[in-house]
Amino acid sequence: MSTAAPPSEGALAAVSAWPVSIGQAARLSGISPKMLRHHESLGMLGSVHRTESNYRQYSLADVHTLRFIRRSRDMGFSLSDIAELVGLWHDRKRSSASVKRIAQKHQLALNERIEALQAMQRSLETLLCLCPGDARPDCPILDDLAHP
Amino acid sequence: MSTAAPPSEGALAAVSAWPVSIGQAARLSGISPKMLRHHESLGMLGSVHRTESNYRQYSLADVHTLRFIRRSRDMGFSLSDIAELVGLWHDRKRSSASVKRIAQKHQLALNERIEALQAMQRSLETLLCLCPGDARPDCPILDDLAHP
DNA sequence: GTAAGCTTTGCCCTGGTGGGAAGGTCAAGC
DNA sequence: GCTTGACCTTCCCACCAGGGCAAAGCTTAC
Repeated sequence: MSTAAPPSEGALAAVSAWPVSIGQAARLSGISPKMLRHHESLGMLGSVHRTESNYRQYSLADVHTLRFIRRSRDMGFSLSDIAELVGLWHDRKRSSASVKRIAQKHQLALNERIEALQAMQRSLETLLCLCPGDARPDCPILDDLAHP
Repeated sequence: MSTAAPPSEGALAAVSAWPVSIGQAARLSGISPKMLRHHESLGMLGSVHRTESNYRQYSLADVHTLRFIRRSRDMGFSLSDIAELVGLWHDRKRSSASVKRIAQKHQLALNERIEALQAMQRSLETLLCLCPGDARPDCPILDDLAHP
Protein backbone atom coordinates (compact mmCIF):
# COMPACT_ATOMS: atom_id res chain seq x y z
CA MET A 1 0.00 0.00 0.00
CA SER A 2 1.16 3.55 -0.72
CA THR A 3 1.31 5.06 2.74
CA ALA A 4 3.25 8.22 1.86
CA ALA A 5 1.10 11.27 1.29
CA PRO A 6 1.06 12.43 -2.34
CA PRO A 7 3.58 15.28 -2.50
CA SER A 8 2.45 18.73 -3.55
CA GLU A 9 3.38 20.25 -6.90
CA GLY A 10 5.09 23.17 -5.16
CA ALA A 11 7.66 20.84 -3.61
CA LEU A 12 9.31 20.48 -7.01
CA ALA A 13 9.95 24.22 -7.27
CA ALA A 14 11.45 24.29 -3.77
CA VAL A 15 14.23 21.91 -4.72
CA SER A 16 17.47 23.87 -4.74
CA ALA A 17 19.66 21.60 -6.81
CA TRP A 18 18.82 19.29 -9.69
CA PRO A 19 19.38 16.46 -10.28
CA VAL A 20 18.40 14.77 -7.02
CA SER A 21 19.27 11.50 -5.33
CA ILE A 22 16.94 8.54 -5.05
CA GLY A 23 15.79 9.49 -1.54
CA GLN A 24 14.79 12.98 -2.67
CA ALA A 25 13.12 11.59 -5.78
CA ALA A 26 11.19 9.20 -3.55
CA ARG A 27 9.96 12.03 -1.34
CA LEU A 28 9.04 14.18 -4.35
CA SER A 29 7.19 11.40 -6.16
CA GLY A 30 5.64 9.47 -3.28
CA ILE A 31 7.27 6.25 -4.49
CA SER A 32 9.66 4.41 -2.18
CA PRO A 33 13.34 4.09 -3.17
CA LYS A 34 12.77 0.36 -3.25
CA MET A 35 10.08 0.67 -5.86
CA LEU A 36 12.05 3.26 -7.84
CA ARG A 37 14.80 0.68 -8.31
CA HIS A 38 12.17 -1.92 -9.16
CA HIS A 39 10.57 0.33 -11.80
CA GLU A 40 14.00 0.92 -13.29
CA SER A 41 14.72 -2.80 -13.43
CA LEU A 42 11.46 -3.17 -15.37
CA GLY A 43 12.61 -0.49 -17.83
CA MET A 44 9.82 1.96 -17.00
CA LEU A 45 12.05 5.04 -16.87
CA GLY A 46 14.61 4.46 -19.60
CA SER A 47 18.07 4.82 -18.13
CA VAL A 48 18.56 6.89 -15.00
CA HIS A 49 21.80 8.86 -14.85
CA ARG A 50 24.48 7.90 -12.36
CA THR A 51 27.20 9.85 -10.57
CA GLU A 52 30.83 8.73 -10.72
CA SER A 53 30.19 6.79 -7.53
CA ASN A 54 27.20 5.00 -9.08
CA TYR A 55 24.50 6.99 -7.28
CA ARG A 56 21.29 7.48 -9.25
CA GLN A 57 20.50 11.05 -10.36
CA TYR A 58 16.93 12.03 -11.14
CA SER A 59 16.25 15.11 -13.29
CA LEU A 60 13.14 17.27 -12.99
CA ALA A 61 11.73 15.47 -16.05
CA ASP A 62 12.40 12.11 -14.36
CA VAL A 63 10.51 13.22 -11.27
CA HIS A 64 7.60 14.40 -13.39
CA THR A 65 7.50 10.94 -14.95
CA LEU A 66 7.62 9.39 -11.49
CA ARG A 67 4.67 11.50 -10.39
CA PHE A 68 2.83 10.34 -13.50
CA ILE A 69 3.61 6.75 -12.50
CA ARG A 70 2.46 7.35 -8.95
CA ARG A 71 -0.89 8.74 -10.08
CA SER A 72 -1.35 5.86 -12.49
CA ARG A 73 -0.76 3.44 -9.61
CA ASP A 74 -3.31 5.36 -7.57
CA MET A 75 -5.79 4.69 -10.39
CA GLY A 76 -5.01 0.98 -10.08
CA PHE A 77 -3.17 0.46 -13.35
CA SER A 78 -0.74 -2.45 -13.40
CA LEU A 79 2.95 -1.70 -13.78
CA SER A 80 2.94 -3.09 -17.32
CA ASP A 81 -0.03 -0.87 -18.24
CA ILE A 82 1.81 2.06 -16.70
CA ALA A 83 4.89 1.31 -18.77
CA GLU A 84 2.69 1.55 -21.86
CA LEU A 85 1.03 4.75 -20.64
CA VAL A 86 4.39 6.38 -19.96
CA GLY A 87 5.52 5.38 -23.45
CA LEU A 88 2.42 6.95 -24.98
CA TRP A 89 2.77 10.05 -22.83
CA HIS A 90 6.27 10.61 -24.17
CA ASP A 91 5.21 9.87 -27.74
CA ARG A 92 3.96 12.96 -29.53
CA LYS A 93 2.66 10.85 -32.41
CA ARG A 94 0.33 8.78 -30.19
CA SER A 95 -3.40 8.52 -30.79
CA SER A 96 -5.76 9.16 -27.91
CA ALA A 97 -7.52 5.96 -29.02
CA SER A 98 -4.53 3.85 -27.92
CA VAL A 99 -4.65 5.46 -24.48
CA LYS A 100 -8.39 4.98 -24.27
CA ARG A 101 -8.04 1.27 -25.11
CA ILE A 102 -5.76 0.71 -22.15
CA ALA A 103 -8.05 2.67 -19.84
CA GLN A 104 -11.15 0.81 -21.01
CA LYS A 105 -9.50 -2.55 -20.51
CA HIS A 106 -8.61 -1.46 -16.99
CA GLN A 107 -12.15 -0.24 -16.42
CA LEU A 108 -13.53 -3.66 -17.35
CA ALA A 109 -11.07 -5.38 -15.03
CA LEU A 110 -12.02 -3.01 -12.22
CA ASN A 111 -15.71 -3.73 -12.79
CA GLU A 112 -15.11 -7.47 -12.64
CA ARG A 113 -13.15 -7.21 -9.43
CA ILE A 114 -15.73 -4.94 -7.83
CA GLU A 115 -18.61 -7.22 -8.77
CA ALA A 116 -16.82 -10.29 -7.42
CA LEU A 117 -16.16 -8.49 -4.13
CA GLN A 118 -19.73 -7.21 -3.93
CA ALA A 119 -21.09 -10.71 -4.41
CA MET A 120 -18.96 -11.86 -1.47
CA GLN A 121 -20.09 -8.86 0.54
CA ARG A 122 -23.76 -9.60 -0.08
CA SER A 123 -23.41 -13.23 1.00
CA LEU A 124 -21.50 -12.20 4.08
CA GLU A 125 -23.98 -9.47 4.93
CA THR A 126 -26.87 -11.94 4.86
CA LEU A 127 -25.07 -14.38 7.10
CA LEU A 128 -23.94 -11.71 9.53
CA CYS A 129 -27.53 -10.57 10.00
CA LEU A 130 -28.54 -14.12 10.91
CA CYS A 131 -25.73 -14.77 13.38
CA PRO A 132 -26.60 -13.92 16.98
CA GLY A 133 -22.97 -13.42 17.97
CA ASP A 134 -23.50 -14.71 21.49
CA ALA A 135 -21.85 -17.32 23.71
CA ARG A 136 -23.70 -20.32 22.22
CA PRO A 137 -22.12 -22.45 19.52
CA ASP A 138 -25.00 -22.38 17.02
CA CYS A 139 -23.88 -20.25 14.09
CA PRO A 140 -25.60 -19.82 10.73
CA ILE A 141 -22.31 -18.62 9.21
CA LEU A 142 -20.63 -21.94 9.90
CA ASP A 143 -23.79 -23.78 8.89
CA ASP A 144 -23.78 -22.09 5.51
CA LEU A 145 -20.09 -22.74 4.92
CA ALA A 146 -20.68 -26.38 5.80
CA HIS A 147 -23.86 -26.89 3.73
CA PRO A 148 -24.15 -24.46 0.83
CA MET B 1 -8.75 -17.88 -9.51
CA SER B 2 -10.73 -21.06 -8.84
CA THR B 3 -11.67 -22.19 -12.33
CA ALA B 4 -13.08 -25.61 -11.41
CA ALA B 5 -16.82 -25.75 -11.05
CA PRO B 6 -18.00 -26.27 -7.48
CA PRO B 7 -18.79 -29.97 -7.20
CA SER B 8 -22.30 -31.09 -6.33
CA GLU B 9 -23.17 -32.57 -2.97
CA GLY B 10 -24.36 -35.76 -4.64
CA ALA B 11 -20.89 -36.49 -5.95
CA LEU B 12 -19.84 -37.45 -2.44
CA ALA B 13 -22.46 -40.19 -2.21
CA ALA B 14 -21.43 -41.57 -5.60
CA VAL B 15 -17.92 -42.32 -4.41
CA SER B 16 -17.57 -46.09 -4.22
CA ALA B 17 -14.56 -46.40 -1.95
CA TRP B 18 -13.38 -44.24 0.91
CA PRO B 19 -10.81 -42.96 1.58
CA VAL B 20 -9.85 -41.31 -1.71
CA SER B 21 -6.60 -40.13 -3.26
CA ILE B 22 -5.61 -36.50 -3.66
CA GLY B 23 -6.89 -36.28 -7.24
CA GLN B 24 -10.32 -37.52 -6.23
CA ALA B 25 -10.37 -35.23 -3.22
CA ALA B 26 -9.46 -32.36 -5.51
CA ARG B 27 -12.36 -33.13 -7.85
CA LEU B 28 -14.78 -33.55 -4.95
CA SER B 29 -13.75 -30.36 -3.20
CA GLY B 30 -12.96 -28.08 -6.12
CA ILE B 31 -9.48 -27.40 -4.74
CA SER B 32 -6.43 -28.30 -6.83
CA PRO B 33 -4.04 -31.02 -5.60
CA LYS B 34 -1.41 -28.32 -5.38
CA MET B 35 -3.45 -26.29 -2.97
CA LEU B 36 -4.47 -29.35 -0.98
CA ARG B 37 -0.78 -29.95 -0.27
CA HIS B 38 -0.34 -26.27 0.49
CA HIS B 39 -3.23 -26.24 2.97
CA GLU B 40 -1.75 -29.29 4.63
CA SER B 41 1.66 -27.60 4.94
CA LEU B 42 -0.13 -24.71 6.69
CA GLY B 43 -1.72 -27.15 9.12
CA MET B 44 -5.29 -26.42 8.04
CA LEU B 45 -6.40 -30.05 7.97
CA GLY B 46 -4.58 -31.64 10.84
CA SER B 47 -2.70 -34.66 9.60
CA VAL B 48 -3.89 -36.41 6.46
CA HIS B 49 -3.55 -40.20 6.48
CA ARG B 50 -1.03 -41.86 4.18
CA THR B 51 -0.89 -45.27 2.56
CA GLU B 52 2.17 -47.52 2.98
CA SER B 53 3.51 -45.96 -0.21
CA ASN B 54 3.05 -42.46 1.16
CA TYR B 55 -0.01 -41.53 -0.88
CA ARG B 56 -2.43 -39.18 0.87
CA GLN B 57 -5.81 -40.63 1.83
CA TYR B 58 -8.77 -38.33 2.40
CA SER B 59 -11.75 -39.52 4.42
CA LEU B 60 -15.31 -38.34 3.88
CA ALA B 61 -14.88 -36.02 6.87
CA ASP B 62 -11.71 -34.62 5.30
CA VAL B 63 -13.54 -33.90 2.06
CA HIS B 64 -16.33 -32.18 3.96
CA THR B 65 -13.73 -29.98 5.58
CA LEU B 66 -12.19 -29.28 2.17
CA ARG B 67 -15.57 -28.23 0.81
CA PHE B 68 -15.94 -25.95 3.83
CA ILE B 69 -12.55 -24.46 2.98
CA ARG B 70 -13.49 -24.05 -0.66
CA ARG B 71 -16.67 -22.17 0.19
CA SER B 72 -14.81 -19.98 2.65
CA ARG B 73 -12.34 -19.11 -0.12
CA ASP B 74 -15.26 -18.29 -2.40
CA MET B 75 -16.38 -15.80 0.24
CA GLY B 76 -12.95 -14.22 0.08
CA PHE B 77 -11.63 -15.24 3.48
CA SER B 78 -7.84 -15.45 3.76
CA LEU B 79 -6.26 -18.82 4.41
CA SER B 80 -5.38 -17.81 7.96
CA ASP B 81 -8.97 -16.74 8.62
CA ILE B 82 -10.13 -20.04 7.15
CA ALA B 83 -7.81 -21.97 9.44
CA GLU B 84 -9.51 -20.22 12.36
CA LEU B 85 -12.99 -20.88 10.97
CA VAL B 86 -12.23 -24.57 10.48
CA GLY B 87 -10.97 -24.72 14.03
CA LEU B 88 -14.16 -23.14 15.33
CA TRP B 89 -16.30 -25.37 13.12
CA HIS B 90 -14.72 -28.45 14.69
CA ASP B 91 -14.97 -27.00 18.18
CA ARG B 92 -18.28 -27.81 19.81
CA LYS B 93 -17.54 -25.37 22.64
CA ARG B 94 -17.18 -22.37 20.31
CA SER B 95 -19.23 -19.22 20.67
CA SER B 96 -20.99 -17.84 17.63
CA ALA B 97 -19.55 -14.47 18.67
CA SER B 98 -16.05 -15.62 17.84
CA VAL B 99 -17.18 -16.64 14.37
CA LYS B 100 -19.00 -13.35 13.91
CA ARG B 101 -15.91 -11.39 14.88
CA ILE B 102 -13.90 -12.98 12.08
CA ALA B 103 -16.70 -12.43 9.58
CA GLN B 104 -17.14 -8.79 10.59
CA LYS B 105 -13.44 -8.13 10.27
CA HIS B 106 -13.57 -9.61 6.79
CA GLN B 107 -16.63 -7.54 5.96
CA LEU B 108 -14.79 -4.36 6.89
CA ALA B 109 -11.81 -5.36 4.77
CA LEU B 110 -14.12 -6.13 1.85
CA ASN B 111 -15.79 -2.75 2.22
CA GLU B 112 -12.45 -0.96 2.20
CA ARG B 113 -11.29 -2.77 -0.89
CA ILE B 114 -14.57 -2.14 -2.70
CA GLU B 115 -14.54 1.54 -1.86
CA ALA B 116 -10.95 1.93 -3.00
CA LEU B 117 -11.75 0.22 -6.30
CA GLN B 118 -14.91 2.27 -6.74
CA ALA B 119 -12.97 5.48 -6.23
CA MET B 120 -10.60 4.40 -8.98
CA GLN B 121 -13.53 3.45 -11.15
CA ARG B 122 -15.17 6.85 -10.74
CA SER B 123 -12.00 8.72 -11.67
CA LEU B 124 -11.47 6.47 -14.66
CA GLU B 125 -15.07 6.82 -15.75
CA THR B 126 -14.84 10.59 -15.76
CA LEU B 127 -11.66 10.58 -17.79
CA LEU B 128 -12.97 8.01 -20.25
CA CYS B 129 -15.99 10.20 -20.97
CA LEU B 130 -13.71 13.11 -21.79
CA CYS B 131 -11.33 11.20 -24.07
CA PRO B 132 -12.29 11.32 -27.76
CA GLY B 133 -10.45 8.10 -28.56
CA ASP B 134 -9.49 9.21 -32.04
CA ALA B 135 -6.27 9.41 -34.06
CA ARG B 136 -5.10 12.71 -32.56
CA PRO B 137 -2.61 12.79 -29.68
CA ASP B 138 -4.59 15.11 -27.37
CA CYS B 139 -5.81 12.99 -24.45
CA PRO B 140 -7.40 14.18 -21.21
CA ILE B 141 -6.48 10.89 -19.57
CA LEU B 142 -2.77 11.51 -20.01
CA ASP B 143 -3.26 15.18 -19.13
CA ASP B 144 -4.84 14.21 -15.83
CA LEU B 145 -2.15 11.68 -14.98
CA ALA B 146 0.47 14.32 -15.77
CA HIS B 147 -1.16 17.24 -13.87
CA PRO B 148 -3.46 16.11 -11.06
C1' DG C 1 5.26 -57.23 -18.69
C1' DT C 2 4.44 -52.87 -20.09
C1' DA C 3 2.28 -48.54 -20.79
C1' DA C 4 -0.64 -44.99 -19.13
C1' DG C 5 -1.95 -42.34 -15.53
C1' DC C 6 -1.57 -41.13 -11.03
C1' DT C 7 1.24 -39.46 -6.91
C1' DT C 8 5.41 -37.82 -4.43
C1' DT C 9 8.75 -33.96 -3.46
C1' DG C 10 11.13 -29.96 -4.81
C1' DC C 11 12.12 -25.86 -7.23
C1' DC C 12 10.98 -21.61 -9.95
C1' DC C 13 7.37 -18.08 -11.65
C1' DT C 14 3.69 -14.61 -11.06
C1' DG C 15 2.77 -9.03 -8.94
C1' DG C 16 3.63 -5.26 -5.98
C1' DT C 17 5.86 -4.43 -1.98
C1' DG C 18 8.61 -4.64 2.43
C1' DG C 19 12.72 -6.13 5.07
C1' DG C 20 17.38 -6.75 5.76
C1' DA C 21 22.42 -7.79 5.08
C1' DA C 22 26.97 -6.28 3.58
C1' DG C 23 29.49 -2.84 1.83
C1' DG C 24 30.49 1.94 -0.52
C1' DT C 25 29.99 7.21 -0.22
C1' DC C 26 29.28 11.75 1.48
C1' DA C 27 28.96 15.76 4.57
C1' DA C 28 29.26 17.73 9.03
C1' DG C 29 31.46 18.23 13.39
C1' DC C 30 35.49 17.79 16.23
C1' DG D 1 42.45 14.15 9.42
C1' DC D 2 39.06 11.20 11.56
C1' DT D 3 34.72 9.70 13.24
C1' DT D 4 29.85 9.49 12.93
C1' DG D 5 25.59 9.09 10.91
C1' DA D 6 22.85 9.36 6.98
C1' DC D 7 22.57 7.95 2.63
C1' DC D 8 23.42 4.93 -1.29
C1' DT D 9 24.61 0.32 -3.80
C1' DT D 10 23.46 -4.68 -4.94
C1' DC D 11 21.55 -9.01 -3.67
C1' DC D 12 18.55 -12.18 -1.35
C1' DC D 13 14.23 -13.46 1.16
C1' DA D 14 9.24 -13.05 2.36
C1' DC D 15 4.41 -12.31 1.64
C1' DC D 16 -0.31 -14.62 -0.75
C1' DA D 17 -2.76 -17.87 -3.45
C1' DG D 18 -1.65 -20.28 -6.46
C1' DG D 19 0.49 -22.38 -11.53
C1' DG D 20 4.03 -25.10 -13.93
C1' DC D 21 7.51 -28.35 -14.57
C1' DA D 22 10.62 -32.32 -13.68
C1' DA D 23 12.36 -36.68 -11.80
C1' DA D 24 11.07 -40.37 -9.51
C1' DG D 25 7.88 -43.81 -7.52
C1' DC D 26 3.32 -46.20 -7.44
C1' DT D 27 -1.08 -48.41 -9.35
C1' DT D 28 -3.95 -50.17 -12.61
C1' DA D 29 -5.53 -51.86 -17.02
C1' DC D 30 -4.45 -54.42 -20.88
